[in-house]
Amino acid sequence: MADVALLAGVSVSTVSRTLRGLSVVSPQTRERVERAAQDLSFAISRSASSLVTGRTRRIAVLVPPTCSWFPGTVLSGISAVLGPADLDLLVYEVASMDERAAFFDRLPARRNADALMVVSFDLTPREHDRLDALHMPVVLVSQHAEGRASVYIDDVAGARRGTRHLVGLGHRRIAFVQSADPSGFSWSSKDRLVGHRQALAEAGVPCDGELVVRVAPDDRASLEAAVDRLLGLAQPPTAVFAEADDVATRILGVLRERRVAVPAQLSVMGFDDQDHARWLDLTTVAQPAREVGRAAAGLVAAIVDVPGTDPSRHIVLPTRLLARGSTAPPPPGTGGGG
Amino acid sequence: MADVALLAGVSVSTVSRTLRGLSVVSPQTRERVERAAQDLSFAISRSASSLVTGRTRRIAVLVPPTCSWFPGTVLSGISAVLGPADLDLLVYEVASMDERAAFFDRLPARRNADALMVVSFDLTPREHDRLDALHMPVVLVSQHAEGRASVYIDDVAGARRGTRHLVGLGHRRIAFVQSADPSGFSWSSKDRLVGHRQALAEAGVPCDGELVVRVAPDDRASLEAAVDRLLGLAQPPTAVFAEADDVATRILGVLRERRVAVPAQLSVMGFDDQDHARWLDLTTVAQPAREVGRAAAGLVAAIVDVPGTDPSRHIVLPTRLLARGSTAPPPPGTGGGG
DNA sequence: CTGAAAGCGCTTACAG
DNA sequence: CTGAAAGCGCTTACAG
Repeated sequence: MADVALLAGVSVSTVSRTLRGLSVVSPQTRERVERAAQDLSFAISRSASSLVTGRTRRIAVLVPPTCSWFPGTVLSGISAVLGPADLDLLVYEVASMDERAAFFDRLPARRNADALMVVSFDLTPREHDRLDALHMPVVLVSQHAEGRASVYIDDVAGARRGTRHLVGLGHRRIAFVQSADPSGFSWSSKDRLVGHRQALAEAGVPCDGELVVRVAPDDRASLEAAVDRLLGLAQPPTAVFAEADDVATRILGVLRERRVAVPAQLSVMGFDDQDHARWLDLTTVAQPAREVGRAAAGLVAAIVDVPGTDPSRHIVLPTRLLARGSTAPPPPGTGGGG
Repeated sequence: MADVALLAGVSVSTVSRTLRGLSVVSPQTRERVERAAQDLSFAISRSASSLVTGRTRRIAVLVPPTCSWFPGTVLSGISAVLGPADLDLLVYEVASMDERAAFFDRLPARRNADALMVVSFDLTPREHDRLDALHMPVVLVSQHAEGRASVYIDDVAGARRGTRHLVGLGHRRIAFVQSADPSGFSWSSKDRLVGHRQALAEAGVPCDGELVVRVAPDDRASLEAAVDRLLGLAQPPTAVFAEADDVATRILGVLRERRVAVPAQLSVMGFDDQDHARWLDLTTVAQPAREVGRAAAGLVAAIVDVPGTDPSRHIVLPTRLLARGSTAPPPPGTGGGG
């Protein structure tokens, strides 16, 4: 900055004011300073400015591995909004309980970001306490808590809508497949079972415990066993609602091997609307993951830059049913009358 | 830090030395300082230390949208290595040519990171010049350039291996489906066609231009038209090699609709080994995306922290063929003799 | 509208 | 082994 000042023949104060766009600078001076900065391809040191302003213009994001659809998509949405707001994005990825504990123990984001976004996994009470100790604005994404800024979808309502679709097609025997994450993290998607049960109840369909199964992701054997168990029931399901599209797609894979026609013999639906759901013509409850990220980033930007923003605002984004080719009425004679 | 010094009854110099782990500090003093830091849950300001050391301990990563498999997975690998190396990860996502131009124009990473990683897309000569103007170590990921640190796979060899697999099964009419990215970005995956042609040549199979098609991702109609055109040829292909698994999966979707049995009537294979390839039992050429990210981050960490590291090292990671259920010998009577 | 000076919170020679 | 002091590159009152 001293170089720029020298070249432009002004003081560093003036360079600073010009580069921050303060209108107090005269047009001629501005012109000179801007040219000098350009010629030297000067880039400001945020470290130096942070030191005096106390703001880093950096947002920290705590996320599960971005190789998964939801975190990757949310991060993309966050990035799309933060960039134009001139806010940098600092990513802290945690894949295991140990890494998670290390993060909350050390809180590396502290003093190195102006706010923290926590994406996806449910926080423990102890983690909430640590967040309070951070003395930094926090925005929860895909989860929510009283008194904390939160951006999320209504998983219960979404799943209710999904099950209603199946019930509306005439299904009475509907399996629900949950996903058991070996990382030990808890996700809001667990609430989808609640919505499923509500829809069953409102339709007067009894909820059969045999029809609710839980599989480990990436464990092909466990999934095959679960599917075979369902198909082998005295009254097998005529539809399967999977907690997430990736589970649904894996079920589709197993059913193809078992030569079970979808949807002729069995309807399958998922939740999320991941890319492959569209490719495979899978009926699903779409959640706007990218929008969730964008809304959360917008909220963070407002909290950081707009005085008076409610720091504990909740934003709930809508889900929507995408009826595609993997669901149809149950085959005749399967006791649709339940 | 002054607070910690006060509480521990030492100077800030000593606090600084203790917290940085310099062995020069006496055990008793270290003990006292560490307790004080703990009690005040002190976190160092990297802005302040950067200012004097000139190092930020931050790595900037320029990536295409992380909602796609490859960038998301690479980023995850990078993150897994950077964290333990005590390096923060600054993400700059670019989705369009405009955003890309803006990044190279402003170079926001400048002075705010110790190195830059550029993931996935091929750089133009002008962009390379801008990178030189950055005066910062640069690591190329999934692409390579003379004189620049690069971590990538051999796309040509990988594709060669894929086509050899099909040829080995007896296929002579093999379609190749390329992906045309509307963003205008160029990716190393374009080289896969070269490998395909090499394998064809070495097997003495003529390369029929009709069998090479190009589809726009997310354009269902364009894909359907391409598949129908291939199926309608006088001598239709008995196998399809898609440039990437997502394309292969979409082809699988279209074929199911057209009631073409895979692999009985038509073999399909992809490239990448994305999650859904496994779920759908898709034969593919696997590339270790996560390892690519890890290796690149390891190289960056070494360049930044280990004096004498070759700043233009190239690391080539292996691909491997995963023969699964979507490929089989061609159906009898399809002119396998070619 | 512009400049001189202090100070943000660290690290690093330099003494001792 | 420890401390006092200078200085990193900015921003921000304070004068003028």
